[in-house]
Formats: sequence, structure tokens, C-alpha cells
Amino acid sequence: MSFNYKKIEKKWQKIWDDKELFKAVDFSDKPKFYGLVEFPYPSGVGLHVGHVRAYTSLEVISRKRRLEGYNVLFPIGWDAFGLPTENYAIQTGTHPRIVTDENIKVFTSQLKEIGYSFDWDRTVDTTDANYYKWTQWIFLKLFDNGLAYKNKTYVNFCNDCRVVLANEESQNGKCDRCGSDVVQMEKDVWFLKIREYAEKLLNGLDTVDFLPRIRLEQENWIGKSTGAEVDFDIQGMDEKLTVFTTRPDTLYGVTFMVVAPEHPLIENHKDMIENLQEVKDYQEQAKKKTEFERVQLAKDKSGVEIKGIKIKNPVSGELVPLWIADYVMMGYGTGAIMAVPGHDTRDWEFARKFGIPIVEVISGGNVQEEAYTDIEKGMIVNSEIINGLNVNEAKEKMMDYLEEKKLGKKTTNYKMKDWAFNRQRYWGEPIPVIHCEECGIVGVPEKDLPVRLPEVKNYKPTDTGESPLALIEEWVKTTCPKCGGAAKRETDTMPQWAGSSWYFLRYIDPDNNLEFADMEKLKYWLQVDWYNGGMEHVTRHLLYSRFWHRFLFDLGYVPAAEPYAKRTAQGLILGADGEKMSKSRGNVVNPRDIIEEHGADTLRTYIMFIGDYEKPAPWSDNGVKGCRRFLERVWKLKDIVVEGDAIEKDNEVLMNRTIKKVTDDYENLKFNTAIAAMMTMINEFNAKGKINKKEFSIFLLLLNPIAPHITEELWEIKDLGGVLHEHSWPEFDERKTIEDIIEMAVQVNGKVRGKITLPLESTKETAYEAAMQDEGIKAHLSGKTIVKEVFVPGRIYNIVVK
RNA sequence: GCGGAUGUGGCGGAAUUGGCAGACGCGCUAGACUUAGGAUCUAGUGUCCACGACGUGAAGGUUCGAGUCCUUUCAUCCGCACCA
Repeated sequence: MSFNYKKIEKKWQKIWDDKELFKAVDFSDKPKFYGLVEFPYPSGVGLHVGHVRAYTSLEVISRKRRLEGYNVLFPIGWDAFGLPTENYAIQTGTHPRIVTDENIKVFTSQLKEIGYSFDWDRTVDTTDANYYKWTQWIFLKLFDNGLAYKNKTYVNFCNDCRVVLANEESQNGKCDRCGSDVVQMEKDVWFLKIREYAEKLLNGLDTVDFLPRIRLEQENWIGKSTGAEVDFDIQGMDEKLTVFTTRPDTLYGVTFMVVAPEHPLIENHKDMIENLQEVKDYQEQAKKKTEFERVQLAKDKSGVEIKGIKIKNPVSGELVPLWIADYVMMGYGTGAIMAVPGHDTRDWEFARKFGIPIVEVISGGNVQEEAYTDIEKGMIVNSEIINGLNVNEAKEKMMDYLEEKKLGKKTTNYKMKDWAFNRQRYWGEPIPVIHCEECGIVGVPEKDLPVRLPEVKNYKPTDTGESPLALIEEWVKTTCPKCGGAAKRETDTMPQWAGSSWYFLRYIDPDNNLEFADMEKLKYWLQVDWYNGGMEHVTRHLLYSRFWHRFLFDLGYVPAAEPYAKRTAQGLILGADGEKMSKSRGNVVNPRDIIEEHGADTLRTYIMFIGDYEKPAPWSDNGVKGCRRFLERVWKLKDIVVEGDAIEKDNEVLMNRTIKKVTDDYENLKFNTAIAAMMTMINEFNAKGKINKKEFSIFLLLLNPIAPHITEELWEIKDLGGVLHEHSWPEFDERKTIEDIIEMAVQVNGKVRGKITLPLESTKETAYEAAMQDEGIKAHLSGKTIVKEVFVPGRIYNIVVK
């Protein structure tokens, strides 16, 4: 009775493969569609159901597009550099290359057995030298254009993983990967100047169609704020102390100044500082704190007054003390602030703790009780030149005044930090530069790319935080491309974000050995029409790849400023217990098991039916069975198929509505309701006991993107003409989606008291006549007076009585 | 702390955007078929003092009419986190 999914799925996968059905054709005359899903990291544990949810959405869209006559590029590849593989190599001594190749093999077969319509000829692998050659090439372009630089900083070092972590990877002082404590280590590392692209990355958001929450997270990450840099005189010196403020309107409320512990002013003027030892102790103490401690102990403000230095308020001329405190960060703004305790909570806490005066410059609150931070209602007071203005007016006026008097200037700041572009590990792209004693840092010439990873015996990073590459002398030792003298290779490698920052470009021309991709092909395929991936990648990966793309655009290497026209994100699939799937909880579902027991079509259908695509949804084995039953019912429909090459009259509305609903719902990622509509449709046909060939073929086409194997098979069995995939997506007639005889609810005082049947285009009078035939409605009207009637044609008839 | 989102049956979730709340699926109940049922089919399934009333986290409000709009409030989740 049950359909033989194993046989059917294998059969059609082979047919598609043999016919090269999913090959994207460069320069085809058809309209193009480029659908992109985040390529997986081929880990040893294999594909999980989250991948299936992430990929099936655009799989459905891609299959639909092909039926709609598009030339579709739907590629897949491997983001294969990364720590788990390397850690495995360290443990077992197996070369990461071997591990990676094996994992890729597993992933490939798993993706293939789901029946995805990827163009397998365009697969890219970030760890392939033919690929990372171009990752290195892009890096060199960045380097040549002054966007890559090396800088000494304190970096987060994980003693366990023995790696330097990007700020983003050390959450709350714990290593993102292993959870152990992060310590601070001074290192000279590579950065990319993504900050220089902050404005472009922000503005670019206006030109693309990203989900609002994705756009918002990008904006928050960039963290633009506008304000002014104000120069404060340091008493008895020519030098000025420049601060950044978003609230120049509160300038008269400044009662002290604060510099970050790392601020150069201290070193530069230590001879003036009366309590130098105390200040130095504080600096030491601040340095020792990890970022975690600095943030965690935020509530408890600390600081030391720098005695001997007074700062002069540029507008009031008042002298105020200078403090050093670690609630001010060297990495943001100028590393120094003007403190306005009356109207800034942090400054207020600090002033309260150290007994610094609090002055009110905006009326409306009680600044002795708490900082008054409202910017809507307050009025400026005690501020000579701006008294009586509201906050916004005062800001403008003050900034104009500062600029006019050359005391400061309007400035924009960004929270986003430069991209820490380094890893002290083996399994990553070598950063293609050479250190020469004579010439400094020199880029590897293009002709010498790729800089290949050498064979090593030991993948363990060194205790000094250097990568294992540093231990391979014959690799490190090289000659300077400029002067020919002895030189050393850079031993840092790139972070995993590197390869994924441009992979969508390589799909367009994966085998090109002369360029990363041919310009004509790029012009044909770009932009990516639709990019779907996880919410967890919508800040970093999305920004980094947009940054690289925008940079390449500025250099004329790609034809579009923004890489992705549209970006969506799927929700997480949780375990049956509603918790995040994890090995330790034992709630992990392996897609392979579902395919084995129910087939790929059931897996795909269930994962699309599981719930709102964008929200998290718990796994349900019974839900899987429900979808299996649905497909079984679909299979059995073939027994009630009758002849007929047009939709039966009494099925017209049902059919047209379903076509419309499914068509729209797929486009809006509402797969769950699309499937529900198809379920409703076959329930109707089952109730009627027959479905004609035309109706059946339409149904199969609608379901095909979700369940491609069973629909192709049924098409063939019922001999519906050629093969399904050569047909076109069904069209609907808007006029036929509406019944001309409708059932309308009749309300009395807003409560439904009965239903009437009447032609769609009826008047209130007709409705009244019909309603009077209904005993139930009449009963509710008897003895009352009608005071009002609301009649909305086609919708509702409400009679208000007294 | 700031920003965002979400709260609807026993469960996952629908609701043409102000017009019959609970589509569709799961689960459950009863029946049919069967040697058997964790298969299949049929019917039912929001709650309750059931010809009625009450029901979309809670409390108010606007409206002929509110899950949908407004105000207040509670809870959960996510992002950022001393960003000046």
C-alpha cells in the first residue's frame, strides 16, 4: 500500500543527475535567479536538521523558479577551514586535509539523498588552494589599499584552545568554543579597517531587502552616533584634551573629566601628576581586568583623580578635575569624556561615589536624586548661551557655536571595531605577506599565490600564541620580493570568516584560474537575488562579506555595490523537549534516520510544515508521521484520477485559490500554510471521490518543489504528459478565486446569530430579506428596535438593536 | 540597563490586516474494517452550570464590530551591553 520512497527517490535523483537538470547556464537568455544558502562547515557529525530547514526554503524557491522559466543558480560548497577539524587533527594526528575530504564526502551524500537541486558542478571548498589563492588575493588588495594593518593590542587568549580570539568570540570572558576563561595577552595582530566602510555599510542597507530584524542588528552592530568632538584646554599647557560627546547641549553641566586608563595623556604628562603612583597602580589594575570583569563590575564604578591637572571648560571657563576610570574605553571615541553627572547615569553614579558636584543644566527632574536623561521634555537652564532651548535646538546651536569658535567640530562615531583578522592556527589561509628587515611588511606578489599551507607533523599551536607554521623553518624562511634579501613569512592565518566573505562570487566562476571570477559572468549573475541563512550570522558574516564586496566594487572588480538583494533567516529547530538540540541533552534528530524511515520527501515536507519558518520550532516525531500520512494520501490520489483536461466547474474556486495561496506563500516563506492549503485541497478531492488529470497535474506541480520525487513519479504513473519538470508553474485567474454565491454571517449587536447565503454583489436590502428568513436571527430581533445597520458587502451584516 | 520580538485549544500553529477566532497537522474520543493494530477509513474534539454564556498573557479604552488599533501592565525569548 505504502509508496516505495526508497526506489522512487533513487530513481528520480538519477534522472535529474543524468539530465544535468540543475546546471546553471552562464549567459542564458532566460531570466536568471541566484539563490544562495549559507554553505556548511563540514563537521564530523554530519548534516543536522537545522541545515535542512535552512536549505529547503530556497530549494523550494529554486525549483519553483525553474518551473517558472528561470535560469537558476543554486550552489553549495564547503566552509571547511576551522577549529574542530584542526582539533581533531591534533588529537588523532590525521591531516586536516584528509579529515576535511572525508567530511565533505559525507555531507555530499547526505545532501544528495535529500534530493536538493544544487548545481554540483560549481561546488567550492575554501580549503582548496585554488580557492584560497583568491582569498589571499583579496587580502592583498586590502593590504595594498591600506585597509589591512598590523597592530599591537591586548587580545583575548584562550589557554585551552591556545588561540587568540576575536572580541566576538570571547563572550563574557569565556571562550566561545570551549568555555574556559579568557586571558589578556599582548600580540601584534592583523586588522582590517572595516570601520572605514561603516558609513557605506550602513547606507547600503537602504538599497537592499533584508528582514527588518536583520537590518536592525546590522545597524546596532555598526552603532553610529553623531555628536561633537570638543577641545578642552588643559590648564597651563598648550595641549588640549579632546572628548567625544553626543550631548554638546550639556556642556555647562560638566563637573569633571575622565580619561581611559590607556589614555596617552598620562604618559605624556606624568611629571605634572602629583599622585603618579596612585594613577599607575590604577592603570595596572585596569590592565589586569579581563573584559569580562570590566563589564561585570560595571555597576561598581572605580577611578582615581589625577591630581595636578585641571581642565578648563571651553564655554564656561570653569576649571574641573580630571579623573582616570575604566568605565571609559580607549577604543571608542577619543578615549576621554566630559562628565555630566546631572544628565548621564554613568557619570551620575561616578560623581555620587566620589563626591563630585552634580549640576543641573536641563530642568525637569531632580538631579540630586538621579540623572535626568529625558531629551524630549526638558529645557536648558544654567547654560548662558543656550538657556531656554530644548535639547535638540541646544545641540545644534552649541555645535554651531563650537565650530565657529574653533572649539570643536561635529563628528560621527561607530561602535563597530576594526576586524581582528588573524588566527594563530594551522588550518586557515596563510596571510600572504613577508616580513623583511629592510623593506618592512611586503605583500606576496600575485604570481606567487597561493601561499600554500606546508605539511607539518604537529598541529599544536605554540605556547607563545604563535601558529604551528612558525615552527617550520624551511617554510618561514624566504626572500623578500622587493629587495631579494632574507625575509620571513607571516605565520598567522586568516579567521574562518575570510573564506565565507566572498564564496558567493566564486560560485559564479568556480574554475577560473586567471581571476577570482570573470567580470561578464559576474555581470550576468549578480546580485544574489535571495540569501537565506541563520540569525547567528546576520551581524558578523553578513557585514564582513558586504564589506569585502563593497571594497571589490570600489576597485571595480564586481559590478554591484551590494552583494545580496534580499536576505532572510530561518528559525532554529529545537529538540522534542523544546530545548536546543545538543548531544549532551540527547535530543538530536538525525535527518538520515528520517529519510531511512519515511523518505526524503517526508523529511522535506515536515521541516517546511513544522511551523512559522522564521521562528524556533520544536521537533515532533508525530508531526513527521502526519506528513508521511499526507504523502501517502497524495500517493493514493492516483486511484481516483479521472480523465479531464480542464478544471471542473465546481472545483474552479478551490483550484484557483490554492494555486494563488501556494504561489504567494512560497514567496513569503510561509511554507506551513502552503502545505496546509494543499492538504485542504486533497481533502476536498477525497471527499468528492475523484480528481481529473488536469487538477491532479496542477496539484503535483504545486507540491513538486517541496516533495519532488513523489510528484515526478505520480506524474509519470498517471501519464500526465512528458515529465513533470518540463512543465510550467500553474497560473491562476484572480476572478476565479472568489465564489459568486457566498455565506455571510449576520450579527445582532456584534454577535453572530445566523448565516445567510446570497450572491456576492448583494445589497443591504437583499441581506435584510434573507436574514428575516432565519428563525434564529428573527428571535434576537423580536421586540427590539433596529437603531443601526452595518453592511459590508461580501463580509458582514451587523444589525444593532435596542 | 538599552534595543527588538513574541504571548491564541492538550501540542505545533492559522486568521484575507478591523469583519464568523482556532484553518491545516498532531494528540485525544467513539465507531468501521481486521487474526491483530502503534495500519487504514468514518465521525467528533476551545471552555463551562450547553437551546445559553464565556473565550486570543492581564487591566482599561476606541468601535456597530478588536487576536488585530490605543494606554497601562506582566511574562518569555533574542540582540547589544559603562559606546560618552
